[in-house]
Amino acid sequence: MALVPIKAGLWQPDASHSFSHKVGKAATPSEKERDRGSGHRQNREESRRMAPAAAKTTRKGPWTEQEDLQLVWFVRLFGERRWDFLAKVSGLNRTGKSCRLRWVNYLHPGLKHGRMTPQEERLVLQLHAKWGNRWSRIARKLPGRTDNEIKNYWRTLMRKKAQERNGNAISSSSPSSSSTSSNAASHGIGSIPAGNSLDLSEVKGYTTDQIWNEIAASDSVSNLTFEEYKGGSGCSCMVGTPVASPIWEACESLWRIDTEDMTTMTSMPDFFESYCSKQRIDSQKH
DNA sequence: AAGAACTTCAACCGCCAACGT
DNA sequence: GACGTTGGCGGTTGAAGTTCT
Repeated sequence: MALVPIKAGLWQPDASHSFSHKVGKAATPSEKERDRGSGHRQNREESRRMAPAAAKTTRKGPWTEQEDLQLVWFVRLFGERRWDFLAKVSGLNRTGKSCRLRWVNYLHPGLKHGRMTPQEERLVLQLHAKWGNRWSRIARKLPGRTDNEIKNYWRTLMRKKAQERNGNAISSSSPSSSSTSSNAASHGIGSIPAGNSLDLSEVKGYTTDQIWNEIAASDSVSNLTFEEYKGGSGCSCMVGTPVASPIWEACESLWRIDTEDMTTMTSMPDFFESYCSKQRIDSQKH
């Protein structure tokens, strides 16, 4: 579900129909893809492996609603495996890797979308102190959270801490050295060694067991059905209350269809096209 | 109001282990 | 055992949103 930032770090469900991207952007997916996907970063690994003709048609960059729908559909059909195969048969001009990533980090029905709860934040701190940058391992202990999300959270946290330290140092020394380049500030601390430099004082007072108990209260999410999850019943801790979104409804309807029914449905392209047309019309009405 | 600075996070890259042939 | 394929993982990037000046 797309979430709208209502203030820094706070998100609410998107009232528009944008699904896969940050909201309110003027650029269409194709424009963004042009700007980003096909530009600077070449997929060297792929280029190395793939025939030039095949490499040309591989899409990169942000996913469109239709691609998301297609992916959900085909994952429902074939399961969460054989990503390369799935990428091929789905007709998505994406790599299997890209499909998997999109599914795991965004489309999976068990995912929470929203800020980390204080309990989750504390658990991340504890587990990172224990395991270091083993993000996937940490993520397994936080139902509904992805390694990517935790990694991003951690980097943000580290950046804040670094800035606080710099701020303190600067305020006691030279105010003129306060400006850092955006990229340096944003990306320069990505490789902080595991367990180093983190002040764990804020975790003090909580044992792992206590944290686990707190988490357990909101832990049932991983056992929820898509219906329950989307309805928000298992995710009371979310900052943004889940609200029905057209595309989630479409995905959900896909989720409900029996495999047998799916195999009898013949015209997926028509389905996607009609869905997208409807969304275009609806969005024009608003 | 406008532009600069900063923040967030989706998506990509490169590496590597597991697995099949 | 060598090789190719697949998918998982951690690190990195940069577009777009937000806040500040």
